[in-house]
Amino acid sequence: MQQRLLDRVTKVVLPKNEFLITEGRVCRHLYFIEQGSVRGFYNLEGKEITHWFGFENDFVTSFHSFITQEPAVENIQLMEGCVLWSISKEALEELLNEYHEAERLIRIAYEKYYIRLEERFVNAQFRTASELYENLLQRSPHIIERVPLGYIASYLGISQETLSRVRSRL
Amino acid sequence: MQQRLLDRVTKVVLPKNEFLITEGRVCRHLYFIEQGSVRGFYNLEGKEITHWFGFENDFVTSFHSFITQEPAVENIQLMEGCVLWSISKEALEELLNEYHEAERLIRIAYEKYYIRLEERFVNAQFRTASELYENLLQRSPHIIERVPLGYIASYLGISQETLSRVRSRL
DNA sequence: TATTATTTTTGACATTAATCAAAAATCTAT
DNA sequence: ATAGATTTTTGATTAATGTCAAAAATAATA
Repeated sequence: MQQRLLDRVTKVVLPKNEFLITEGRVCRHLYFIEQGSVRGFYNLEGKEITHWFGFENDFVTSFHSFITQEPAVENIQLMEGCVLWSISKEALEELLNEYHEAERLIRIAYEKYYIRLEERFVNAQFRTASELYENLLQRSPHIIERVPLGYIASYLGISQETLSRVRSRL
Repeated sequence: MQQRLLDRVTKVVLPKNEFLITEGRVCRHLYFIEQGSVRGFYNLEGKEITHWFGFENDFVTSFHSFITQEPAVENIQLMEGCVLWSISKEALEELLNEYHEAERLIRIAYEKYYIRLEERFVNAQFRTASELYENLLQRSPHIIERVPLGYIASYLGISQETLSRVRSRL
């Protein structure tokens, strides 16, 4: 399987600020981040809302678009220069058809991603701005170290000004 | 595979208000709802926060606990009398090992659940209470029809009083 | 290093929603 | 049908956060 995987995968090196996906286009690739970081964001009333980050060893794509093959509602942009591995939807599906083991790996990846998202959801509801920030500081210090404040604010679901004030009185 | 599945699955009929899972216990079963509805909730500062609902044809469990086999942080309670099909973690794993096809079905189920959750997350951030409610009215009218207001309020991440006011001025 | 652009902070104010308490409405069971 | 329990609504008040605008700090570029 290893060889078959390598045959189907492409290494991609891209500079900061490049886009992997832009809204309105159908997303045909899944990416694995070897090095660097990306953000997913969408537009809401003229503002960019960053709703997730991807770092080393994450699989990233617009999952909604990749799975349904409908146009993406989000954009994925590199926050740092990246080394990525890309696989097309078709190639991935061939792999899943051929190897039970591949299917299992992806199933387990989804499990992990599902409970990670669920956890994030639960920890976001009914929290004050400072709880959200302190929580992030504890659970994901790497985000605070590597990501501009403006992105973090919308990731937490609060305004940039509020985040700034929360930090100042910490 | 069909027969093997049926061998491993148990029909469970339970009355309203019964619990499928309570927090602190490890969740060893996955349930499929044939008839009825359930809610998942956790305790936050003495309050019950209902964070999801399950209806006919949904798979439900405390996914975090079921997947990791750590104690659950949530409770699952029947909102109506239910007809459920239950499968143990071990039985499911045997099935996944034996049949690529089973693995695939579960993988696809996770895909669906993942993007459903993601969508809910995105539609929750940066919305006013009335946007949240109108959104729910549009996307999931069955929830409003079958679920008490108090549960819906915490599902939307707002107080019951606010939800009541939103409804009155609609 | 000087200049410009970008990001972050601060201030004043408006708005939304939470909280607490009590009344009204609805549901349940005798 | 009636009494009791539960759920929902309403009112008054408070607290938290958003918004707009401008200043300060930081980073990027010539």
